[in-house]
Amino acid sequence: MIKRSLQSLSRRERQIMDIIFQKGRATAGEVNELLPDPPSNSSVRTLLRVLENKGYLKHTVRGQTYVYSATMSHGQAKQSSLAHLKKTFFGGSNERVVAALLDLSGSKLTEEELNRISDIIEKAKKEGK
Amino acid sequence: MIKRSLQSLSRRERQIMDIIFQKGRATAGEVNELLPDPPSNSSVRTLLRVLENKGYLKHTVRGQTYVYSATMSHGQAKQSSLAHLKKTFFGGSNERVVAALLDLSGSKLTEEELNRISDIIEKAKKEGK
DNA sequence: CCGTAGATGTTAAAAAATTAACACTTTTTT
DNA sequence: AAAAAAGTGTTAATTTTTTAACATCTACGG
Repeated sequence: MIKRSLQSLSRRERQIMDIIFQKGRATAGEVNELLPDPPSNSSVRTLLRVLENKGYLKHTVRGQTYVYSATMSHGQAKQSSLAHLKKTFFGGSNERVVAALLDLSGSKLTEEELNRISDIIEKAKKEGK
Repeated sequence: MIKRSLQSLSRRERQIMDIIFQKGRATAGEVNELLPDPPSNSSVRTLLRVLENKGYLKHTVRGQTYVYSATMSHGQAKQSSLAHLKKTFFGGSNERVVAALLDLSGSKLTEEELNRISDIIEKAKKEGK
């Protein structure tokens, strides 16, 4: 079956994909626990099967249970979601995303974490040369 | 009517809200042009009205035309979307988001832009003390 | 002052998504 | 070995979403 963009998923499908991306892999029961306004376990299984048919998920078997994971690589999913967010809310500006990140975390950001971020930037500067 | 989270929107509703956030405000015609697989203008207007009833949008009148904008502040929308992305794809790590940002832009990032980002970080460090 | 263009609101049909009942299979427990 | 528990697949009803036809209103040009 055909896989279009993550943007074309229905509400429940998207919520489920979010959970899968967050956890890496999950069973129907686990997905069910994390879904907002969770439906029945049966409903979740149906949705997982639909997503698998559409090509978004695959599963392996563990004991008697299906363990689902995304077919799209985590890296690819991250990139495309971040790109979409940047475009939608930040006018495509990297700086504004960084500013919002810091703002979001407030003072909870440790010195150490800030240093690690600086390091990433410095490294990029060097590589750019 | 009751407004729940942005996460609870249907596919079309979400696509429309994305456009509104991106542009700040938009008419039915403008939304229609930017929608993937655009439906009729009539359909878009129906959806805009639904979103307004649900409390996500409001409108002003310009001439004869309705201009829609979000009720949620842009700042709030940005923050909650970024928070969601960070949690879903980056395990809540700020560094990983920054790393992905740089990776996403590749070498297209100018030295100047990197400097501005550094400045933001430096400023945060000072404030943290 | 009439008709056209360009809006809006109302309404309902059609399509898609969501839910879960039910039947079946396998494993575990008693 | 029977029953219970814990899975799965199939199927269909219900609900929500999506679409757009149609009626109405207003501004504008001729």
